[in-house]
Amino acid sequence: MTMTIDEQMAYLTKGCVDVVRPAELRQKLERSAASGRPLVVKVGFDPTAPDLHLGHTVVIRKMKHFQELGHRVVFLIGDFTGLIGDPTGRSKTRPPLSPDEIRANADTYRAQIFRLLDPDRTEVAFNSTWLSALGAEGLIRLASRYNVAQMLERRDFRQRFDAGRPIAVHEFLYPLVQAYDSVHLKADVELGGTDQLFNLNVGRDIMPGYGLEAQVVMTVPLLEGLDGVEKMSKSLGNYVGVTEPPDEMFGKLMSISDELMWRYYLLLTDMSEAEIAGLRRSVDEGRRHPKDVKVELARRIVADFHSAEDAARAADTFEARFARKELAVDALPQVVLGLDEPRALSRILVEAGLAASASDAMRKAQQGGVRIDGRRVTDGRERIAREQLPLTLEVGRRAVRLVAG
RNA sequence: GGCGAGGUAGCGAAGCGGUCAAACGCAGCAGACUGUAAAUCUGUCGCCCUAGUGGCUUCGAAGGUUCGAAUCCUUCCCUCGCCA
Repeated sequence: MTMTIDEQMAYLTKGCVDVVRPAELRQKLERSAASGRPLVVKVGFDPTAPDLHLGHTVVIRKMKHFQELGHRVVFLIGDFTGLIGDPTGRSKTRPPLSPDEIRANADTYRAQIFRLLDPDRTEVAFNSTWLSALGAEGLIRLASRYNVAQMLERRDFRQRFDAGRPIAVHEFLYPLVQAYDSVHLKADVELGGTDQLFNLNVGRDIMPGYGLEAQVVMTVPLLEGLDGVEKMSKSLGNYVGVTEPPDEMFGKLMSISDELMWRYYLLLTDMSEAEIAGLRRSVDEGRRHPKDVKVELARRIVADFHSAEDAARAADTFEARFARKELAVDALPQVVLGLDEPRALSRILVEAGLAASASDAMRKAQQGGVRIDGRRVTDGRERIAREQLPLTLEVGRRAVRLVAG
């Protein structure tokens, strides 16, 4: 990929919230272009939750952009802190992990990130490799490089300090340890979420003391979930997982609002801001239908995590299913019941995973949400006998199962 | 360590002896509308069934008072403010 430095700058900073500092980034890019030496781009990941969704891919995509321009990325797993957990025990999200768990999580990460990243330009590293070797002495030396006033620049430290609430000493150590990772890796650039700005800047601050050029810090925003309001998260159920099947991804993406679509274009595709602006104008001026533009978005994203063919197929299925209201019987998720005696529909709905409980099933039927072979059934007590199988069972707009004997 | 406030359904928040399976808001689910949009409107929103003025289990935990407790009493656990 050949781009001018200006184009590279625009591409790399697209969607970013902070870039500290653009001039330094430009300088690094120019020097790299001249010398042929790729930049080292570092991003830290939590060793715990390796179930990635589109929200995580914002920063991973940014890593990909650097790779496309020939640079090397370090996918850094913060296993050192993971081995310790949160010693105060206040945070349930930081349980100590065993080396085996960490290894398993790392494998899960690999399986997911290489859907986007180029394995040949990616180094998966573990910070315990060098941090464990640091020792008490090294740690104290490291700690001497920063002072309390600097630490209190971090907002949540400042607030807690002012309010007289406790700040454990090790909490000061974590940003430093993370900064030391940058020293060890000789990072040129570190990427992270906006919440990481302070920690990333600590790395910037201490690097010159080690005779290194300060890293450039770039942050990306938190991605809104499908509801367009809350941040995307698994627990809120407003997410799209990177390993979800094409049809499901496609369907979920089609349900977002038109407004949110532009945000997703910006953060979840490789399109430039100029291209996106052009697309938006064509919708605003009525030259293109927003639905078609949303289909294009969904196809792009599905293609990233699966393939272009999968994406095309998902789009076709979607059109058939919802625009033309057809059911592609052979492609439906299937449920097999051992159905000897006739059984109440409400129970079958639960067994097929289409209702949370029999009460829920009764309710859904009563409200007209249940269809058997396209026929609306409002009484959940209706019995289904073996002779009626196989049949299609639909609940609501999205959920369908092919029920077999 | 001292003083005070509080723990109610996924979340927020009413209720303070019976009419409470528990107001209301949000989220969720279903329906209408549509572009499977979004917004809006309607309904629903503990569990079980033979579906009924049906049964069962819920209001931090365990006991107790009472014909009857989310509501009163006792003990315990936890959270949050203020002071030292």
